[in-house]
Amino acid sequence: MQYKTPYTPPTVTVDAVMFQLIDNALNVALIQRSTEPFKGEWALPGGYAPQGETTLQALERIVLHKAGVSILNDLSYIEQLYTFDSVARDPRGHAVAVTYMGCGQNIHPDQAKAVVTFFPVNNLPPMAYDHAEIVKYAHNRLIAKLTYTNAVYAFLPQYFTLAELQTAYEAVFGYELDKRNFRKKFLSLGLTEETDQMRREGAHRPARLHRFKSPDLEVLSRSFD
Amino acid sequence: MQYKTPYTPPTVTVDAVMFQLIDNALNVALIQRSTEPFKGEWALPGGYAPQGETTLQALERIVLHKAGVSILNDLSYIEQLYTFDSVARDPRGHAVAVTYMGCGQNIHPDQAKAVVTFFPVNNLPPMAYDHAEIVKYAHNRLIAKLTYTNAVYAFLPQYFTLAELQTAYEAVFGYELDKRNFRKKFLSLGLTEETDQMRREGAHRPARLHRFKSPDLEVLSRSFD
DNA sequence: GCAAAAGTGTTTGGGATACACCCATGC
DNA sequence: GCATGGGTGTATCCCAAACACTTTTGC
Repeated sequence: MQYKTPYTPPTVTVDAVMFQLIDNALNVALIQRSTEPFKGEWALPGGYAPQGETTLQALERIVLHKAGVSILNDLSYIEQLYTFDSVARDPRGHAVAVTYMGCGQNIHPDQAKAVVTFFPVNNLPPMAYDHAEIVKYAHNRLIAKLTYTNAVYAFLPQYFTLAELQTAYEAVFGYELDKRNFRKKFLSLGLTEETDQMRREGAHRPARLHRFKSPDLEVLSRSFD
Repeated sequence: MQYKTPYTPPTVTVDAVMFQLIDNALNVALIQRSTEPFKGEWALPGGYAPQGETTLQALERIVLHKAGVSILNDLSYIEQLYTFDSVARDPRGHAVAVTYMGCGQNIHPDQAKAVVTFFPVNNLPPMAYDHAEIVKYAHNRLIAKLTYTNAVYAFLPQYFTLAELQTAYEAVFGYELDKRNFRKKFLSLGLTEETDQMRREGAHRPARLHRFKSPDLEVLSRSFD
């Protein structure tokens, strides 16, 4: 194009915001940095995206290496979040961060590789870089996804109770829903079907298990809440 | 971090999808490429994003230089769209494109700088790179924005008729709306107010002019259509 | 008076909301 | 029998959708 002067691109980095429900609360995976800058602080898992790899490929490789998690296999849903590019966000120099957000229900970081911990989104530690902002942005995006798509499935095992389903929504939205209205509305969407299995646990009536009819992300006919 | 081998970032580029209504149709600005690759083909205005500038700053500079349009001043609304990063999208080598989408109502490209033309989204020419895909993605995002925010304001002058407003929605959505229901619903949102001015043109009843109460982007209390 | 766009109301159906009690089980 | 969470129905209100005629102007 028109730039005769040597063109120097910014560094390109990738970061993953991985959500999972733990004890009925929405949690996000953070890794404790072992090197400067921000040594010892908590950060999103991520790293440098080199030429020749898509950002998602780079992220898969990096997160697998640093945290022992495969974002492609261990997450049930993943999407590109946003590209953060302010010049001062990395003290080492201008770094453009292409970020991704995903959800899973059985993510087990490999603690041998690094200190990786899930923190409740309502009780996050101080974070390196602009990662607190990124997590907040991801949470807002997630709320939106759950309202107009069937993305909740990403938080649930194959068979689940309606109470678990409702709890997933409540954990993401941050407020409680009416049980009768929730069930009526959700069932009317026709995304799930009853199974003939029940879960019995504790001194109370067993709960019927449901499952999603389709494993694919769909836009809802009527948006949720 | 962990990469001892020399790290080579991909090229970072920026591209702008600029929408404007022309003759009641949604149009997008394309520039005819004057150099290889894709010489002579139509493409989104864009270029290289160097270290030390945000992608939006780079885009402002590049689009001003290549098309004579200031995305910051000539667009009423702009947002980051998506980052396209497939390895093969640019034949010269791996280029990660951070794209933006915006809307205006009085965009006048400087034809002295390049051949810049607005094309109706329903009648686009063959396009360079993956730019057809990007325009389609932007159009979908725009439809979503108009359904849950007051972003239509970006297509309209300060004073406008309800017929113009409805036409803007129809041009973006691609289908027609019922006039009575449209007015009832839109007015009930309380975003606009009547003025005491009328527009008279042609052999028919003059139309009352309205204006938006606030120039800011807002999420609607009830989403639109 | 006629062509052309502006403007205006009512009916109906469905979904959202609010709300309280019985059911099945383990101990 | 009691504590615990699972499961269910109804009344009201508001909004979405469907639908056709009158008004104001220029010529």
